[in-house]
Amino acid sequence: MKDVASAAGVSTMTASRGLRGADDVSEANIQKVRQAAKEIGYVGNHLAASLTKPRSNLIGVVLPNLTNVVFAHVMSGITQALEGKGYQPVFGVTDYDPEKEYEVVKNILSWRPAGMIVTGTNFPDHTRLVLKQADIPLIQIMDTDGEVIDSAVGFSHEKAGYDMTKTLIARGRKKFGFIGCNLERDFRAAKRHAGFLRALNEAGIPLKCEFLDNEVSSVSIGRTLAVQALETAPDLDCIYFSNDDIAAGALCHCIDANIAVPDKLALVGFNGMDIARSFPGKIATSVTDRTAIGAAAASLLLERFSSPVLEHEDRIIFEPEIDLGDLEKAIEPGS
Amino acid sequence: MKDVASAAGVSTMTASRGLRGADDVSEANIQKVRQAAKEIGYVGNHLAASLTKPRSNLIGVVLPNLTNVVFAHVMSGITQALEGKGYQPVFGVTDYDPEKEYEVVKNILSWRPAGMIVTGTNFPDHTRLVLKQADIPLIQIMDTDGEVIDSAVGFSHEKAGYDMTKTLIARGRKKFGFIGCNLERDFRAAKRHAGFLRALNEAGIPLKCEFLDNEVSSVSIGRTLAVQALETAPDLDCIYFSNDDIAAGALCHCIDANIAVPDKLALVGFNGMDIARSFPGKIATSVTDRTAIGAAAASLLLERFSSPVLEHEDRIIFEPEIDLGDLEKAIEPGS
DNA sequence: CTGAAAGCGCTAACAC
DNA sequence: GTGTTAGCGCTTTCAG
Repeated sequence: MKDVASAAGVSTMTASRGLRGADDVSEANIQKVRQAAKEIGYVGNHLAASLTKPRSNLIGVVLPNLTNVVFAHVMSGITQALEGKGYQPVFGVTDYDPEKEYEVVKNILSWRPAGMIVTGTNFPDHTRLVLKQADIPLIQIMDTDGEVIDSAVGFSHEKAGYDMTKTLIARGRKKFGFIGCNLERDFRAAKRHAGFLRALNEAGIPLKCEFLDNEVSSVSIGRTLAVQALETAPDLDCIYFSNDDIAAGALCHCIDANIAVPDKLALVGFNGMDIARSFPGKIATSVTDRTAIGAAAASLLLERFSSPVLEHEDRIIFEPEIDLGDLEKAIEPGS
Repeated sequence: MKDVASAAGVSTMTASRGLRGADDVSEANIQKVRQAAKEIGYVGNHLAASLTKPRSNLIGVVLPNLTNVVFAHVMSGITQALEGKGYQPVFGVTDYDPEKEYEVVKNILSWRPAGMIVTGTNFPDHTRLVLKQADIPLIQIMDTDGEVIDSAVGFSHEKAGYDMTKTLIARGRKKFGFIGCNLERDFRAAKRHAGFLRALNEAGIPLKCEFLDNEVSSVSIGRTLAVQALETAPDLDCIYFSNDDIAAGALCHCIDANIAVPDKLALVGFNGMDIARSFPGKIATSVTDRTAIGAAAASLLLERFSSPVLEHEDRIIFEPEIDLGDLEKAIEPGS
């Protein structure tokens, strides 16, 4: 910066002001300084610039995973909303591990981000504490079921599971199975599972069988578990999966095994992803708009930056939309 | 930090050393300092810490897009390799726009990252310049066709397109169409296209038709373009798509329109994504390991940090693997 | 409108 | 081992 200043024949202060386009510099100097900067290929130093301020213009983003497209979409929504606003996302992945999460949060916080976007509402106390103490706008995304620290953008997974199951019951499905992955660590999948069970319970319908795996979900695991489930309970007329990926795996099996989907067996996933919808109508699902959730979270942060509010406790809800696909017009099993 | 120091009854220097676990502090003080830090909930300041060093421990990542799963996978590979190494990725999205790319690169560079991972080899001069001047380890990923600034991890898209097309020709396909999205901005897709044309040309096979769209690829666009192509040239026996997504869209149409895939019409995508493979065998594709590419790029950076090399000019190649699917055993068209 | 001085929070270098 | 001093590169005062 000194170099820029001397190249432009002004003081470093004028150089600084000129580059930032402060409103108390002469137009002539702005031009001179910017010209000089361009010529010597000057690249600023956000580190030093941010050190003089209470917060940097980084935005922390903490996601459990990135192989799952859902979070890639969230991230995409975030970057879209941040586009051209001068904020840069710094981000960390937790792999659904609370300890990693804590480390990542602390690490990001030490960059003095202007705001944070974190996934979910289930945090260990120590994580919650550092998050609170950071005293910056904090958006929890994807889940609105638990305790909200500052603001949350997402929906209730319990309700999503419940609503879908009620709908399935109303369609005449009676013999339910559940197949899920990673429920121990993926709190949101577990909440959908809980909602599913509550709906069955209320309707007095017993759960026929349940197959769980602690791996992160994938198409192939879905297929494997579906094979097991159908061996155990060949008469199932509906399987609720913890997401679309594993439902798609099950569908592959059904296609090969010549099982009529959804007439004989309904497959129900979650998220409304391309992979489910690429078999048009075969998989029923709850369509979530995670790009919108990411974008809304980022926009909310930007809003907070420009006008800090004291009272809010927002929970912005993006209710998932139930898409039954062919199940809409499927015959009732047993009729 | 002063607070930690006074809480622990030592100087700030000892506190600093203790927290970092420098090797010239007494064990007693390390404990005291860390204890104090925990009690007052001290969170360090990477901004200030990095200011005293030539580089921060941020790693810049520049990707064109995140809605395309391919780059989500790359990102995932990067974070996996960086896991626990104390580096945090900062990242930017370019939307395939060279100007945005330039801005993002400059912006990230001003955080004084320890290293950079950027996508591709096609950069405007001014971008290339700032990248070079940053004088940090720089890994270009996904593409090894163009000019490599420091190191590249990926493969030749031109060759990938060429190889696949040669294989298709060897399988007896004769009436080729091409369907592509975003070729103007997606240089890698354009290179595959070029390889495709070169193979046809060498074999003396004319291109029957070509449908391009300037949107970013999606399943639905693939379907639309496929409908158009098949109206124009109903006798096509092979369509090469710029990626799997649009090939999947075409497959949806073929299923509805009862077109035998791949016997009558081969659909050929690129990347080997779940969406293509969820129709087992239907879509031929070149399987790329983008997670491995991301991980290799990040590992290469880590290596460079620990042992700076002068001579390298590496191009680490992850050759895509051709997966013909059912085309492997399909009848030759016209036989 | 411009410049000089002070300091953001931390650490490298040098004393003690 | 530990503390003191100086300074990373920038910006926020405050004087001119």
